[in-house]
Amino acid sequence: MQKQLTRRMAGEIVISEKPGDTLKKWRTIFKLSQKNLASLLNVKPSVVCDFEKGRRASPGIGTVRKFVEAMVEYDKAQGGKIVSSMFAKDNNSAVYDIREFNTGTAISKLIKDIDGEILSGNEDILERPIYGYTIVDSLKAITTFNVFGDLYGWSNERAIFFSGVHYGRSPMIAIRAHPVKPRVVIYIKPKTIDKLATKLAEMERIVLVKTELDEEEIVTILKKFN
Amino acid sequence: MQKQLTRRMAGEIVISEKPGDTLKKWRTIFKLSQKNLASLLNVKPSVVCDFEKGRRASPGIGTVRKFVEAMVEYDKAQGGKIVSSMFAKDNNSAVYDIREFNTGTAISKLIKDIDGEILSGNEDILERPIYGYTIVDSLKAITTFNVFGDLYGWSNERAIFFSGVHYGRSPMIAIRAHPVKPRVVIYIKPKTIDKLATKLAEMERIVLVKTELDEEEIVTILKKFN
DNA sequence: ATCATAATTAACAAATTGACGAACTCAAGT
DNA sequence: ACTTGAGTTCGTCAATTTGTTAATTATGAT
Repeated sequence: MQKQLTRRMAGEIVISEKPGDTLKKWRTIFKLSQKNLASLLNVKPSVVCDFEKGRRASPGIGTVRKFVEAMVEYDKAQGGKIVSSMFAKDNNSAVYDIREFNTGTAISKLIKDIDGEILSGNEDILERPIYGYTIVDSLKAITTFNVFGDLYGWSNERAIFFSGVHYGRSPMIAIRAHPVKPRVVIYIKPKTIDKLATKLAEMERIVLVKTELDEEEIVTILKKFN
Repeated sequence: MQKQLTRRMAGEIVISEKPGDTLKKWRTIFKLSQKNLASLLNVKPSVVCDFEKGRRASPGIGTVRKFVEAMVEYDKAQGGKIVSSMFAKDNNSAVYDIREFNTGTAISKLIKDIDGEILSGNEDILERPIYGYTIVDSLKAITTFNVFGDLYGWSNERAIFFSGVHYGRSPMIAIRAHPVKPRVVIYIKPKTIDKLATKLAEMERIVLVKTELDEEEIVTILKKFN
């Protein structure tokens, strides 16, 4: 996650019209004075200024790297507020259960076992294996501080169960927005199914399923999976 | 889009353990020989090799920029196949407008200028600077393939405008689910405001604003921002 | 007005880069 | 066995960068 950010910062700086300005932008985002930054880098403040002012037109990538890594490192030492504000990950209690299988299980088998009804999803992916599942309360999931990062265990070749589903719209939108996608989404006792939900599922090539079993029953059944 | 890719390439090269290897990786992705690339850059092939082999510990960002831009430029001349393949393309874009500022602008100033009403967000972040904005059609945003990635290819110290908002629920859920967050979310002429939207905004410490101006007016106003 | 802190600028020595060209290796063809 | 294309290695050298110190100019805060 830090690496991702450093890459992004570095890329921005390198490609920028005025690398110096971009450097400065990041320094201010990290709430550092030139002096502070300079001392992190073990150089004099004038050096920092020179770069920001474009006095050195083409700094080496080593320099850029030191700069961005120093900033991210510094933030980390301060509790990582800035970095996480850019990404955000947290813990939660919206997750009812989460488990990994030891071997792959075909999607079709899972659906059959939990007595699920397929709402969307074409045949050809039903035999794909999944390697785990997560059961989340859909409302809590979005109101609890940042579950989404924790939805995925080891593999994202998994099923995600949503309980407390009303229209089924919000969960699919969340899935849509999140960069990592599950293979299967299962609504537990949904009230109704919004059309947008199935449409989004199709677009993402996700198998959308509903089941009338409750969480406990599902867990019992899935316990047998290996 | 090209810029986005060049940034990514540059960032990868700069942060890489072995920048030379990364450089080579990209050259091969673009299906170029050292000789070809060298001639695009108006240098001799040995120069390319020296960089790939890491003879220079810390090449300048000017060099990196020349390299990546040459490759992207070359691909463009060939029809842009490689570049487009890197993006899971969308075309009837949901993005109405997108821009970066050269200097930071205080959130409060932006809100005032677009005659916005704050729905959620505490005082202390209003003076934070943002560095750009994006205006998206909220429905298209979720139905169009892969917009979300395009909203955040740069600094997320920005404002995101949503048009076509009904309850204001979906956009905030999408924001919530996405790992990268903007500083400000602005609803353009929303019909109503769902309570969940404000609640989520608070949790994410995002300033939620509504405005009755339309997209065109907003763009005109923001044109003046630098 | 004054003091402190932040940022900018200039002048300079040592180290490194960016480029060339020539020689060299390593496959693949023919 | 010879040729061709692609890639590697390296000595060379002007141009730049990296860093230092020191002086100068904002920018605030009391």
